[in-house]
Amino acid sequence: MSREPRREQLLNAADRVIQREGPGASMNTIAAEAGITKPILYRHFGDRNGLIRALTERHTGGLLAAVRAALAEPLERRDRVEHVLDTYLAGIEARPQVYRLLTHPEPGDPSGAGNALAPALRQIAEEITRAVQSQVDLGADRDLLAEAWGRGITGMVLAAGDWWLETKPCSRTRMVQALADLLWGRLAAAAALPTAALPTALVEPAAPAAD
Amino acid sequence: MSREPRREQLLNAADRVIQREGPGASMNTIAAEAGITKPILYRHFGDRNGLIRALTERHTGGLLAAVRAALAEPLERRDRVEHVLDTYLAGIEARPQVYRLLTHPEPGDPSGAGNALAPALRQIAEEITRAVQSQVDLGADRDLLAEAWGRGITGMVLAAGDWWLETKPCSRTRMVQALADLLWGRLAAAAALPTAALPTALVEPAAPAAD
DNA sequence: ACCGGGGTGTTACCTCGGGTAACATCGTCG
DNA sequence: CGACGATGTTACCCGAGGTAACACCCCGGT
Repeated sequence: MSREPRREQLLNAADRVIQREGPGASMNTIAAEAGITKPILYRHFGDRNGLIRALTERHTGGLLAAVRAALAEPLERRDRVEHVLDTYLAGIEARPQVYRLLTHPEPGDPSGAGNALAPALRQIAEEITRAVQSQVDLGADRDLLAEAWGRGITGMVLAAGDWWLETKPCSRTRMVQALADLLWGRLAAAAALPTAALPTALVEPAAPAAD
Repeated sequence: MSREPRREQLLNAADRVIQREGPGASMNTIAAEAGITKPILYRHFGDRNGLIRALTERHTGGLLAAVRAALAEPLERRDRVEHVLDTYLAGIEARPQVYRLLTHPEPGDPSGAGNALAPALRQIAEEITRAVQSQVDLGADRDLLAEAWGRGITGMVLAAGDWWLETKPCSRTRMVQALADLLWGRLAAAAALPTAALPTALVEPAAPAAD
């Protein structure tokens, strides 16, 4: 048998471990789960990042395809936005641990190129960029705007999704609404509250809890 | 002399090293830069996270205070949004390496609590949450919406700012405009492009480059 | 003058995780 | 049968976080 099947098995094992222990699971643990020892893992994947990447690509396939499909859905714009959001949230809800893997920037990147977005998410950002470029009339700045927005939107959904996953303060549908509203410019549409300026009380308290 | 001054010196050294080598600089290196050895660092900061945290809080002070002040500025809402964005971007532009430190989630967090937002950013998210809560009328869901938006906006600016810092595709002012536009709901306001549905060409290509 | 405590600093060590070298084994193909 | 390519192993290296034990130095109290 060529290496492919065994590789799959190893990925399955790694998958289980990471489901169970989260990212940061050691190579030893993964090897043990697969019933083998480290060097084999390294033979197949080169280094830890290789393993992670392979694992990531596997799951990314699903999520990325889903998001892509959602982006292509022939819906009204607002509906499409909601659809994409829901797709993403559903995806990360299904496998939280794996999701963390997808979203964590390469942990062993010492070069300081601390990309806020992991590769998987960068792909999603590209999709969004293209979608925005092709669907929204942004005038002269379209390229710049589309890319900035692609990144921004991805980061927004990442952060918000992360928070939602951890605290589950509401149903998924509700969360989708909240995010869609934000993207949809409800910030601008909302009526101003009575208070004209910000209560200075907000500026006073330095650092109360949080840590 | 009490420990405070030495502590400051150590932080300065750590600061220099991280400016130079990025986060991920080893404790040994930092100690060497300070002209001392590891155990002293540990005496002062407990563990690596302690050092990082102290360093973070130091710089966060500035950025956080600046953002807070910007949020409190008695400007028109749109202007305030731009002002806050500009403040943040200016802050990260000034010290990229340190900024990476601020934004990187705790590196040694194996618990899988993979917070997409580092503590420093979480504080900013809280500020934004409060600002939104107190300045925008969101109806019944205000608490939920405000918090979701606080996180989301922070993540958005983080990701977009990160991208901007790396590629510098435009001036800061322009970037501020782009982000403000996004937050401001230009997505909704923009006219639809002629093409009703998404060109299927976008759905076809599976995974061309990116890696 | 002496001593003790709290600061400074040191060398040397432990542990654990990523990564590798060298060696043994089994099955298949020519 | 031999060789190759896969499987697998044990045993090791290295670097990084973290700690223990020891040494110095100054200063204030008795």
